Amino acid sequence: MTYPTVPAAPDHIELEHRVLRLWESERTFERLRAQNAGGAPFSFIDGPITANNPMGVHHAWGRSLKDLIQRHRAMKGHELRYQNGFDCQGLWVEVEVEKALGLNSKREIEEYGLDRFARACRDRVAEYSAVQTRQSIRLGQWMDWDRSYYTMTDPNIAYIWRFLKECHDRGMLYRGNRPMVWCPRCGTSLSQHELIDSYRDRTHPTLHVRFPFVDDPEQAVVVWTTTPWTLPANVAAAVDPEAEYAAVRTSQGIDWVMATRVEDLFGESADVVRTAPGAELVGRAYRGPFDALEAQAEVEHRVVAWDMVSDDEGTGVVHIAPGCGAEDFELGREEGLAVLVPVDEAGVFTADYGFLAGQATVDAADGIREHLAGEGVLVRSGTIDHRFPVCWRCGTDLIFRVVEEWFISADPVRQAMIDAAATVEWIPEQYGKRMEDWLRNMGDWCISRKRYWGLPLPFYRAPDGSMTVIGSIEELRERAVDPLDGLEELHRPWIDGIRIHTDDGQVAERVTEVGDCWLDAGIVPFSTLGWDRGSHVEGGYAAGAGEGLTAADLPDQAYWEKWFPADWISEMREQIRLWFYAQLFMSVVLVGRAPYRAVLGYEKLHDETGRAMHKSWGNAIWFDDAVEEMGADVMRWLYALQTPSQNMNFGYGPANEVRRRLLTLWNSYAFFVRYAEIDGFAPTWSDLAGRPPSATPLDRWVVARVEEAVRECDAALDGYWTPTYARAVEALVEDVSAWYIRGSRARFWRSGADADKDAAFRTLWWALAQISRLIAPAMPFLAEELWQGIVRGHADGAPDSVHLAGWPVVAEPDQGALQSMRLAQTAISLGRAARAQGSRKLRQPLREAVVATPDAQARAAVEGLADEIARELNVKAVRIADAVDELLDVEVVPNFRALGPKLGKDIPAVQAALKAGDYARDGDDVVVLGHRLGPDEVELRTRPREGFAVADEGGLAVAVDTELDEALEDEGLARELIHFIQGRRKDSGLEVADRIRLTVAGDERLRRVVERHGEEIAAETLCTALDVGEAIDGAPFEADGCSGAVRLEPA
RNA sequence: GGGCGAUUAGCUCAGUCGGUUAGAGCGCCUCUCUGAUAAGGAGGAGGUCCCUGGUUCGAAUCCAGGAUCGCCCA
Repeated sequence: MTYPTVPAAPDHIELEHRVLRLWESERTFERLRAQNAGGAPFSFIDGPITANNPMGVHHAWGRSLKDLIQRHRAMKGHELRYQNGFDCQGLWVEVEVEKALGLNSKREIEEYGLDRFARACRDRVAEYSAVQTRQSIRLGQWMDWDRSYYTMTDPNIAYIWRFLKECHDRGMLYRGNRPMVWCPRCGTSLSQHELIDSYRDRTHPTLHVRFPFVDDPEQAVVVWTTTPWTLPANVAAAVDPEAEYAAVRTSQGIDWVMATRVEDLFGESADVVRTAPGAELVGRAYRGPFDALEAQAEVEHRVVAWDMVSDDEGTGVVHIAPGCGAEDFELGREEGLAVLVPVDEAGVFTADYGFLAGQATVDAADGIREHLAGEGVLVRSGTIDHRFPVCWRCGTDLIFRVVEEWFISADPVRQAMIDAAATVEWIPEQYGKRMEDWLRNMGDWCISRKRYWGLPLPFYRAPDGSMTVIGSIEELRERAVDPLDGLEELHRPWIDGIRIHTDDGQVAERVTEVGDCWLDAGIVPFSTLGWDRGSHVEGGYAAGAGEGLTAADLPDQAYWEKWFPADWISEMREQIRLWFYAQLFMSVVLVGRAPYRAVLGYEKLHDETGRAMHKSWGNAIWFDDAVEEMGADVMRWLYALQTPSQNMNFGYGPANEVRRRLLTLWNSYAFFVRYAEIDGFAPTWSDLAGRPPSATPLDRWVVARVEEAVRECDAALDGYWTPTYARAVEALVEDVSAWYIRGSRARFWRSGADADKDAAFRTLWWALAQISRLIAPAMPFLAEELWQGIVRGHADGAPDSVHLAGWPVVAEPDQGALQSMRLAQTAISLGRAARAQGSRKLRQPLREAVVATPDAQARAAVEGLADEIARELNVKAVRIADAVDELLDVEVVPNFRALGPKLGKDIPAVQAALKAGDYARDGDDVVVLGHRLGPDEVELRTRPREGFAVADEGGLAVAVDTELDEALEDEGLARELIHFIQGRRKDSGLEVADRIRLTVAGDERLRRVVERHGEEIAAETLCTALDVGEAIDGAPFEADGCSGAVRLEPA
């Protein structure tokens, strides 16, 4: 079988599409699963991706890591589940559907019809889950795409019901009146989760307002607010009782503010008429700015004490509206203040707010300012630029509103969750601390949303106020008062029509709220694995809204026991407070332990300059563009190289760098294929199970080097740390290319066949095949291309795909070979430096290089690789010498690592004595200041003497003899001529193996060189007839002061 | 205010258990090699390892305090 034609550089895009077709047609993934069935389970649980939009390159990061680890484990023979998940419910889906339908409020949704709206949401999930599936396949991710789970299905919902009932039974579920962060556009509260990254730069109106005292209206406290719309709900003004306040005379009267704020507010020349501690102001009644409103009718305003008043900004007197702010609400509870909630769900003032009724909070500022000015209490108005939270989905400024929501108490499970989290391996480690910090501080979980497309909370309230929580579909069926015929799925509006009867015979209706979508995702380790189910139902997951979308089974308890907890999960860091948290919460409640053993988190994806990606900034990169431009392998290699705990700078620039680095591997592959084809080399499959035959020290070295790298890679991936793996691969590829191939080229060129050539081929093939397996988890396409190119069909018995070939199993690497080569590499690089110092081009052969080291072991090691060193340095001979030589001075340096524990405080003195030469050598030992130091305890360093072309590093020094004689010069000229002819061959389009005829003309010296070195010239240039002629019309040749001409013809 | 990180070459980043001469890639300069060639190699310029103090024979690394940046909480 012939080898493929390998282009100069890979076309990643074309290659990847070709490999995708190959996998598809050969059902490679299905075969892998069959091959691993029954293997030790490796349980990965996929965090559901919101099936709402096409996936982005930040999703591709996580998916690449998931795929990388799963492929590695699969290569090691583990059985995996490969279940992908889609997050299907919640505000994010609703908002996109609203946009698509042109709806812009809850009222419009209700007018549109909840049934049609639910269908539209379901359709959007169907559409984008399909898009994301297609994209993920393109990325090379192997999952069981037909059996993805969908969080909107009835089974998922029913499992959450079960969880909620459990919480209710334990008394953890309650309905609370709480100030919530509220989005007036979406008409819903936001949980703490949803405030992540929600602060934006905003400009808002500010007002300074007087609150005149009832008993002395000339005097007033002055407050400052950045939310004018909350002033109509004002009930109190807070001061710090400990702080000093000052009364300042102004044109409007006498204004009380905190003393430290006077200068900022009234200038240096402020007329302070009096000062007093805040405590003196506490209790004074004042006239509110909106007393005339119906809503304010019953309110008595007064100054209250509060220790949270700051003097950073404002006036040191704080406007308090308990219905409009979290801290205000808390203070209001302590002080027994009235709670006024001035706006409705849509952020519009209610009827009892007079002229403001019907206005939205954002539009009310002007009217409020005018009203205050008219009342004579406006001190000044302005604007402020500050960070302000906005709705993370629609960008609307958020407000605080006191609303009723459903909560699960955190305290009953807090400690159990902390304990469970401590059993988990968090990667990077500090994410565990973050989780613990979050758990210690978490508030109760607000689980309700006043929306439509989401988990229907199974809470049924009877006329007497008692509550029944439904825990399963069966229970709903048993208790239903209304016929279930119309209940096509567990969603609004259909579920809203079903009333139930309670244990005591009342008829109860469902509350209208839906659930937090993190309930949907958090239940997954139970709902998808069949926890506490008696039987396995094929395709059972496809119920409700998921019908037609998935073929996932509904497994049973035995299955759950096999796969729970997950061995590993991975998502971006913010999921600590979201999915990692929700899962942990639900798992601790249901089974009392953590649902995962190891968690890999990763940071954020930015553009290549380090800025966050934003559609509106024009720096966002679309996955579909990126994958078809840089290629999936390049993208995946970027992700693999990235340190997860650092933000990633992603873009085409870094991608090009990586693509260029990957060329080294490609070139190595191309090199092998070129010569394997010429020689008809047939590899031996069984070589991969052990070691190939070796003929040279270099062969033994590269084998050891591959074995070493396989172990490094394996350990890194076992620990889920991909950058160590990726760097180890790059270093290996570099070594194979720069040292093994470059050093072995001549063995491949040579015509004929012998044991040495066979060893070279088999060794290089072995190395490349192992590398193909090593990169397979990260770059599945490139790995497959290599495998198809040089393994499959060439080695009898080889698997059809690299992904069916398993992870390399290698012997303990030969440390001696590795160590020797490291020394030789140092010697070679020193020799080159020495040549450069002596101004001798590498093409000019030189007589001798001297490698000197006082270390006997090192001398032996270098001796074994003397041929390699001679070849690399283009010298006739390598002489190994000890350092007691005219080349070098020797210095003895302590080996601190070894001597530190032994000598302790004596080290500086010993160091100084050694440096001063104040020591004696006794065999391999060094005696200094009464200490006898063995060879492992000191290092002998060398320094070149003046006047030699010498370079040194560590304990090695290399000198080259730069003297030339006629023979060496002629040989150099022959090399020049060969180089020139090779260039002509290439220019005239000859194939590597084509034979030629040569005629060379030139001066006397050139003719002499051709005669003396004709054989070598002919061999190197594949010349069948070399003639020396006179004055021919060939290509002019000039080198080293000689001139001539060369004519070249195909033979 | 509390918590978690980060700070290393012009840029992007590695740096294991504390070991005395801190590395890579990219970029720049000089040179070089070449039938793997849109590559490769050698050399150079470029570093107060954020600062201060401490522990230690020895600190980029450990400890304390501070600065700046990022994230999380209040």
